[in-house]
Amino acid sequence: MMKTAKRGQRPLLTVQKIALAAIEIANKEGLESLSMRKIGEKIGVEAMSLYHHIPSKEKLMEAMVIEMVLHLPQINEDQGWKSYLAQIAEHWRELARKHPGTFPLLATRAQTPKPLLERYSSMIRVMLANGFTHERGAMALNSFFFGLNGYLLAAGAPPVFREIPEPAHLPEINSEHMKELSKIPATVWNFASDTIFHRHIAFLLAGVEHGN
Amino acid sequence: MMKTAKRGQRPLLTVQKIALAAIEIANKEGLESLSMRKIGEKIGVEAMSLYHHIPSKEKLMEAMVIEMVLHLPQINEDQGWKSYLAQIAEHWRELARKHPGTFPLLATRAQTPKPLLERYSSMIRVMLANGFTHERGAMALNSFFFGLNGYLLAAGAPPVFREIPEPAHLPEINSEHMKELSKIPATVWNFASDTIFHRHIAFLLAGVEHGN
DNA sequence: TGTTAAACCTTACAATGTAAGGACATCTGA
DNA sequence: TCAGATGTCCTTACATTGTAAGGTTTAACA
Repeated sequence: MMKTAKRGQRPLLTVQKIALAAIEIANKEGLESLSMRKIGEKIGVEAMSLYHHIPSKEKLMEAMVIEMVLHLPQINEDQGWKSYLAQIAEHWRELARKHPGTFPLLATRAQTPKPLLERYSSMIRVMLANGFTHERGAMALNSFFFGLNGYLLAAGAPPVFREIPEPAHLPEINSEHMKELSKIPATVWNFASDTIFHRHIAFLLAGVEHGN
Repeated sequence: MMKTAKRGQRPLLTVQKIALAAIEIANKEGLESLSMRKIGEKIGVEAMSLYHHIPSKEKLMEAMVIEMVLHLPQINEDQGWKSYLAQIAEHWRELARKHPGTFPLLATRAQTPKPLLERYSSMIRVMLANGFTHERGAMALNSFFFGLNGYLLAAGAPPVFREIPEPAHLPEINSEHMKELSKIPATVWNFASDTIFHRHIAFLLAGVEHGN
């Protein structure tokens, strides 16, 4: 009548192992083609066996998010907030690139996964050390991450948006109005480019600096 | 040898009608439970009939995005860029709230749907009229929308994931590190609140103003 | 030793996107 | 007027999905 350790055959599966396999599949083939059977196959187990370690695919996705976030590099807090946040942005971007299939799970969930809370507290500490109030520092960080995620979600979107479904009533694009648009340098539209990313970060940092 | 109008029985279906039904379902029941059969049922037609007007569910989703974006209110361009962008943010937020299921489709696709291009050109015009260069204006707008989308995607996340992060429970995670976190006012975590949204917009606008 | 429970498997089902082909109404051209 | 062409919707079918229900094997504890 006690919560003993293990019985039965030695476990092949752990939540972590499942999550890692799932992450690998999602990143390689896309989140939408991630299936329990594929995960099982990758581990060498039947799909239903996974359900002894996770309650549902939904919950597994939360585990994937946590797993993914677990190895973010630590950042030295003894520096100005600007370079600190810039480093965070780089790491966050690398995370998104390393996990194209899984990152959206992280960026579109309102709940911050637990391992991130520690990081968040580190960020707060840096903001405080640099003269921000709690209130303003927290808001600024929120803003910063929203901006980061908004960019990374768009930049990582699957490149398949072609021209087929035009509703008949869609007005012809007004050539007059489009003149302005056409002057924008092509590079501005290349979301994946380094320059665009860093310009974006620069705007976000300016917001953190001057916003309130 | 001409592209005649209609033959066969008079069409009950149009791409628009399908898209509108799909949007309604996605907003009411969630995007993940949107199915071709449900759409058909809502219109009074078999699922396969939809495929005479739309090549795939993927493409239908693009049509949904376009339909959704078609009725964004126009904004008076003769005003300062700040109030102009603030209005845009309000409208964008209303769009996200009106279409909780469909908005993510819009915000996570890299390509701007055509009807939005006109709006974008209007924004550029306002930026130019307010002394921004093309280059900086375009970058600032990008940044602004990324920030907007990042927020709205998180704020609109399905409520299943929002139930857990209660600030009251945060400190018990890691007592030492969490001390800073626990001082953050509870309101900061309520993404859906008006204040948080407007503070976020304020940061974004500050970025637009001072960024480069 | 026998009991029990953990770990994995088998089978099954309803729901999904959509391929293939069919029925039928209307228009076109004779 | 009427035959064929064509557009619109339907029927059937299939592979794939998440997971419910229950079965089998194994090892630890009594």
